[in-house]
Formats: sequence, C-alpha cells, structure tokens
Amino acid sequence: MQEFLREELKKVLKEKFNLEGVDFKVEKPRRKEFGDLATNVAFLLAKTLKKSPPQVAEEIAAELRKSPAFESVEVAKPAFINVRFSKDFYYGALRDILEKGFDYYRQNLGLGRKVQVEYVSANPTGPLHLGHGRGAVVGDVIANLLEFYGYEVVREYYVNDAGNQIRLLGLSILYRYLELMLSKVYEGAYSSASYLMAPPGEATKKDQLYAKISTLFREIGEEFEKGGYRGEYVKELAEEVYDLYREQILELSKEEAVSFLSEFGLRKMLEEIKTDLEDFGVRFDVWFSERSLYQTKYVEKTLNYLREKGLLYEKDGAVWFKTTAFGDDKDRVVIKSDGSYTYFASDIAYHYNKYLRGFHKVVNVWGADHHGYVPRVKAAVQAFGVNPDWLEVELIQLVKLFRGGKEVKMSKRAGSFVTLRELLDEVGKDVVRFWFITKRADTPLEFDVEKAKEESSENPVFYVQYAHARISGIFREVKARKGFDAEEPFEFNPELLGSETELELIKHLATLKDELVSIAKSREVHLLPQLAVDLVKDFHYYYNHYRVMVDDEELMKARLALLKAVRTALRLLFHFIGISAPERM
RNA sequence: GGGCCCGUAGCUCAGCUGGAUAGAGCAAGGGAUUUCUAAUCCCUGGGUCGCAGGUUCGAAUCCUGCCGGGCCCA
Repeated sequence: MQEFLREELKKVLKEKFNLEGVDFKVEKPRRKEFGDLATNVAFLLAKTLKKSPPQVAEEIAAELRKSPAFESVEVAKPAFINVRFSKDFYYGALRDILEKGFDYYRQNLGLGRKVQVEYVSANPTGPLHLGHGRGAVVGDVIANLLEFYGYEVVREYYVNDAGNQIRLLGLSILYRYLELMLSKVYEGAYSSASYLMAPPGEATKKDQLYAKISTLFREIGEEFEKGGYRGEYVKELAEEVYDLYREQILELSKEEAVSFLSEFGLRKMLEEIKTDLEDFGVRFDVWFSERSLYQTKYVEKTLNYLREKGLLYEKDGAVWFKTTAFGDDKDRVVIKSDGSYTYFASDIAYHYNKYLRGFHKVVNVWGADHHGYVPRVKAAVQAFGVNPDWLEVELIQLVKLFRGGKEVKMSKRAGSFVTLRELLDEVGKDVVRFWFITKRADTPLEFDVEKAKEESSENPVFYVQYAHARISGIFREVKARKGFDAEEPFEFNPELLGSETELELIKHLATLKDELVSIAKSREVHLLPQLAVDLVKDFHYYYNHYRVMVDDEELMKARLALLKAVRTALRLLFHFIGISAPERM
C-alpha cells in the first residue's frame, strides 16, 4: 500500500507541479490518529515551489482526495499529509491474500537474476561456534528473502581446505593420537604374549611402538604447542583414527601421517559441519573448495589476468597486487617470498570465479573480524572491471553467551567454546534462529541460554508460534463441530468485518507487504522477529475479544477468512526466519 | 598510533537516508476466562536517547570533540 500511495503521489507531483524524482518518504505513522500512512513530501517541495509547507500539503491533499482508495486525506500540524485508506481498499487486500496466499506478498524484485549468497564458510578445522551460527541464520534468511522476491539464489559455502590450517588440524590429530597410543601401550594393549615373544636380541613390539611414538612426538611437539588445535573434538577424532587404524599410522613418516590425518580430519569436520547446519535448517547448493582453485590452476590464471592488466609487481621477493589503484590503503601480497600463495590470492580467484559465473550480485556474509578485508576484495573486484557494489558484504559480530546473567568466556585457541551443536541441543533450532536475528547483525549479540530456555512460556518465539497453533486449533474445531473446512477455499463477505479491531488487523496484513519488501531490499533481517511479534499481538487481542465460531455462519466465515489470512502472513514470516509453524502446542 | 562498530527504560534490543507525545519484549505491580488452546488479553509504573558543542523551522538520528565498550590493522 505504500507503493500504491507512492505512485499516487508521483502522479500528483508530475501532473500538478511537473516534478519527478522527488525522494519523499511514505511511512506508517507512530500514532494511528495520524492515519494509515503519512508522507513528508510537502516539506521537501516547499523550497522548490517557494510556498509554505502547509500550503503545498493542502494542494497535494486536494488531489489525493479524488481517489476512491482513500477514505480521508488530512493535512496535520507542520505539514504532514495523513492518509487513511478506504474500507474497500482493505477488503480487497484481504480477498487477495485469501486468493493468492504467499503470492499476495510476492514482488518480482529480482526478475529471475542470479544472486549468490556466500555464508558461514567456516574453516573446517573445528566445530561451528556461535558466531558461525549467527552468520548461518543471517545468510540463510537473506537467501530466503531474495529467493522469495524473484532472484535465482545460489547458497554457497566456501571451504578453506587449502593451506596451513588443515595441515595443523592433521598435526593436532596426530599429536592426540600419539598420546592415545602411548596410553594404550602402557595400559598393556600391546603387551600380550605374542608381542612379548620376540626373538632374543630383537626389540619387543612394545619397544618398537614406544620408540616410534617418541620420535614423532619430538618431531611435531613444538609445532603443536605453537599452533595446534586444543579442542576436545581433536581427541575424539584421534580416537576414531585409533579405532579404525590402530597402530598403522605409526608406520607412516611424519609428513605422510600429517597429510593422511589432515584429509581424515577435513572429511570428518565437513561432515559434522554439514550435519550441524542441516539440523539448523541451513542447506547449501554449492560447497566450493578452495583447493579446487589451485587444482584447476584458477589462482594462476587469475593472477596472470591481473598481471596482463599491469596490476602485479615484484618487491622484496614477493608478488604484490596494486589494490591501492582501487582505493585500498596499501598494496597486498599475493605470492609470498617463499613462493606460496596468500589467502588473498585464492580469494581473488574465488571472486573472479563468482564473476565469471555471471551473478548479478554477490552477497558475502562474513565475520566482523574480516572487516579489514573488505576493501581489498572490493579492489580485486574492480580490477575485473566490476562495480564494487556488485559485491555486498554483511558483517556479523560475535555472539556472547550468557548463562543466568554471567558471561561464558570462550576462547577457540584454548579450546573452550560452546559449539552451535551444543546450543542447538540445549535450546532448539527455532529459538536459536529467532534470537540470532533479533539484533542488527553488525553489533555483538548477547545470548542468555537460561533466558532462551527458562522463559519458554514468555519467549517471543513461542509467543508467535502459539498464534499459529491457535488458528490451526480453531480450524480443527470448526471442522469438527460445524463441519466446515476452512482449509479449503471458500466464499466470504469481508464487509462483515466492520469493527475497528478487524479493520486494524486487515490493515496490519496489508502493511506487512511493504515492510517485508523493505527488509528484503535493505537486508535488515533483524526486523523480522519484531514484525512477527507485532502481528501476533494484534491477532491475540482479536482472539480475546471476538469469537470466531459463532452461529451466524456468514460472520463465522468472514472471521475464518481473516484468521486464514493472518496464518498465511505468519507462515510467510516463519518461512523467512526459518522456524516451524506448529499446528498445535 | 590508524580504521570500523557500538553507547536509547532495571535487562535484551528496535528506531538513526532529520519530522508529530522516543518504541517492543522481558523483568516489576494490578486485573480479566462457566465460551474457538491462559504458552493469551487488558491496565500501571519506568527514559539527562553516554557527555559537550555545532548545523536548522526541527536532532536519538547529521557534523566535530571528549568519555566508555568491542573488533581489526600496524
């Protein structure tokens, strides 16, 4: 309806003042006495038209009044124009919702263009933590919105499976495996008779194992101390290795063992990450391997491309990319002096790949700790001759975990952090998803587990879901007692919904359309939960003041239609947020 | 030292492309159901919008400085 008024206003401006492209605002006023929608357009035009704001407002209002869609058009205090839509306008909206369902809310903003949303992309060197979870929800919700509004969305996870991190994972598993072997040796797992019956003069099997373990420990100990992964999950992986391979790993050389275990760990972690995300309602279309960029020589090709454009140069034995040519504060290394590529090199290649895949737009959901990274990737994008706005980066701040008002300190290096999995198991998918998008993504979120759990009855998540269950409950009752199936399409007379409460509710449903579009455009997903709460509040009020199952069948049908429309809107909101719509609670 | 983000009710947060009496949830207090789910509804209290200047018809919103918190880089 905002769009409707906006168009009407544009028409007036064009026809009456011959003005176009005025950036006026149409919004829902805070107080309902001010009407359904208000605009500040008169303030903006006063200067150009050399008239007083109230005067301009009055002239515009006079034009608007000619349309039957408006019940009233008033000019208020300074020079706001307050518009009230007619009942027929709203009844029409209600009919539309019943008839079209989700499609009432749909708008083809995307025109079928391809958009990529890349999110999570956590290193597969450990379980997902809460920050990843937050990014997962935000990315997922953005993707849901874009999909709904006519984009062809590719959901993608960039897997950092190249480079030292993975090696360190393998090395850490090896270290824990050695610890485990050592304890097995001492526990006597390897001191059975056959091991002890070595020919005279030869070391026992036990001695041999011990010697190998000590050697390997010496070789990797320092590296592990410096950068190894300390989490419990590494020990678990080591146990799996032991169960599968027993002492066989010891027959490998150090490097063989590390690379074998790196692969093992990578595969396991990816599986785990995938499962966790699926249980979180997050699925990807593409798992893009960083390593593949090297295997297909994509990194090389991309750098050659930049070199041809004269954007690479050598200095201090390293190869640099002239990102300053595109607004970065300094140039960046792409090949280090030891000949190895930097992460930036593969990132450039990855984005070149995205570009060549023909995306109309690319949305990257990154942890806020990467914010310093944005200018250089945007620089790279520009080097391909692409507008930097093509790449949109949404930064996700940390999640601070609280338990009963006390912060739970988390440190990844020390291995003490609460995983997404643990939180999911403790409070449930719907609650976590809902809470993770209640705050602007770019500011830290404080999440209190006790609150999310204990207040379950006062929890906004259940509050909104309860409304859905209530409506479904009414439908069940109506069917059981009156034999009327509201799930099927039915005729109704909207004019029977004449009370202010009912009209307000219909208005609410119509207004939601504008609000959702605005959220989709601005990626302000944190507003969705509030939108759900606001709508549900109106519904519960209605429920408490009006009875749906009444003897007057026409009235009943009209009210059922209203509830059905509310349920449609709720389902759409839940769909965006990614929470379930329970039939009963 | 440089850059980015944040500071709004007791708590968690909206509002920030300037606009009408600054909102929501939770927490606190009081009330409502012989009726379709009380996981509900209604009412009440609660604010120097971090501080100080500036811009203007008008500032929580824009600009500058300071204070406090977080993150990144060197």
